[in-house]
Amino acid sequence: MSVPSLRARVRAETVEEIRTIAKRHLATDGANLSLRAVARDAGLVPSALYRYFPNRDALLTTLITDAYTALAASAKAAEAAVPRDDLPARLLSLGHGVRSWARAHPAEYALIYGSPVPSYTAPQETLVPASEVVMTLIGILFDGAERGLRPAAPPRPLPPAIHAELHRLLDQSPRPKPAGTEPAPEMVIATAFTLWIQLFGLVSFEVFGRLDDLIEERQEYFEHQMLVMADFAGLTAVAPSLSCSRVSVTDGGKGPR
Amino acid sequence: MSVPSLRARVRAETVEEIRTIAKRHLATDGANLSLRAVARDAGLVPSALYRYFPNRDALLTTLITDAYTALAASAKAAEAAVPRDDLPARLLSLGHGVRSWARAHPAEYALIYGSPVPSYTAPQETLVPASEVVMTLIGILFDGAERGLRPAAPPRPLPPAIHAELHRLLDQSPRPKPAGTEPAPEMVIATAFTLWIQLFGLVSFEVFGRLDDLIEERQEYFEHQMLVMADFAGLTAVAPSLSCSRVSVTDGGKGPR
DNA sequence: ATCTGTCAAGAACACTGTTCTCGCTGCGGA
DNA sequence: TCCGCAGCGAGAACAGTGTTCTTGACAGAT
Repeated sequence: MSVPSLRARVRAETVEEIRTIAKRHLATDGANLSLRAVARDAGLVPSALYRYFPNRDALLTTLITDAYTALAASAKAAEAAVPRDDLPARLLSLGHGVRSWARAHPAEYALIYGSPVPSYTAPQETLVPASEVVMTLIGILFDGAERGLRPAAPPRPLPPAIHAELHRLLDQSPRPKPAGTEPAPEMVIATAFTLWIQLFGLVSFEVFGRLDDLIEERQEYFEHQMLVMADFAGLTAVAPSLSCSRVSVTDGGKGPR
Repeated sequence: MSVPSLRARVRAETVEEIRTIAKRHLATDGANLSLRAVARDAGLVPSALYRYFPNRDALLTTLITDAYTALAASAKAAEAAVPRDDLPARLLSLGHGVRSWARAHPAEYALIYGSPVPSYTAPQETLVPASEVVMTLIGILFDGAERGLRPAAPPRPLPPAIHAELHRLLDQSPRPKPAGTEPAPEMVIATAFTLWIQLFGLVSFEVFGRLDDLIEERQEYFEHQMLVMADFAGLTAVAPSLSCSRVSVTDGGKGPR
């Protein structure tokens, strides 16, 4: 039982080969994955695939979990390759990790961040890799809060219901440290969510073609947008002299114009 | 020629009926639209559909353009139903228009803001309705700029390449007024893009199930998030006494802790 | 050596998008 | 008014799809 019985080993190899072939088909042919086509490439007859996957959705599901873990790995590796005290660089690198993987594997990205597949079956084991990017984001923001960084604008207080929900999230996952109470941890998580939405919203816009004929300098725009969000989250150190340099023009009437 | 020749009229009626049936199927069965199924519901044989649409993609394309115009109509109607000098309310209402339509028509929303369909044919006439929401956003921000509203945080300057691209966009579409030069119009557009990404990123997250088990009070969270973005864009009037109330803690060392 | 469970193959079913051919029928021009 | 043509629906057919069932063949364990 300790040695996995040659038959089990060749079976595992076959499963792995089927998955790589399926990924190749996904990369070339787009979202419509044909069981018969991967069976052909695997040198099998279509019905033989059913020895390894109960149906097409099951094969797709393994591809989805693979995609989640690969995307999370790319993102986390990029974030870890940067000095930990350079918070904007960590955010930027995390974003680059997400974006470069998405651009390199658009079909797999569409599988996990596009329209959900009909008759979807979201297995429980996708939850952890799916949340790793936002967890890393939260970690960056907590590190910032720990060293006293604050958002430039006074943060809008959370509605009670949202506050309670984020608090519940904070409780049930022991991962992020409760940190000092200076910026409420719920507020940090809320800011992380904003960055999370912006990051995947922008990457999805680019990969799904919503930026066509609008913005061609994708790389430069992405970096700028990430830095804008770093500013928003208070990760960038601003000179104190700048922080009050603007004029407030909402003093009860029209502007100076 | 002025009277459209009974045959042409019944033909137009048939086309319309096919489209409504297709939309119903889209609403119930999800993304996989079966030509044969809509033919059955239309009381037709499958091949007869080809008198009206050259292929399945063409039918999908008309549904896509319909979805774009319907979404834009919902968004613009909601935005227009609010006093024009209440800028945060206009943003919030625009967002509600987008969100409520997306929740009411998730399959059609996925068609236009989800993963692009394979063998996509993005016809030219979708460009205008597709850009109407962001145009409305730009309009709101220009109105704010006109009455002197400024973002709370000092805006990050645009990279030259992005500045040039946004300037080109500004030139080729005579829609938004050039406005005063106080906040550079390119900067207003960049902020509008940020709000645009956040809006559709959040709605996509909700419709595509990315918020499941994370945030249940969707409505309240959406409104909060829209107001956060209104703050970000400087649409909300803050009391001058608050604008400098925070302390800058990036004075070369650790925070006060 | 025999039994048992796994594997691949093949046929079959229901379904899909698409094309072709065939009559029918309403319309426009002579 | 009549004719001919164009548009229309029906039906059959083709290639392709996911899925199920049955039939042999072979490896592993008893």
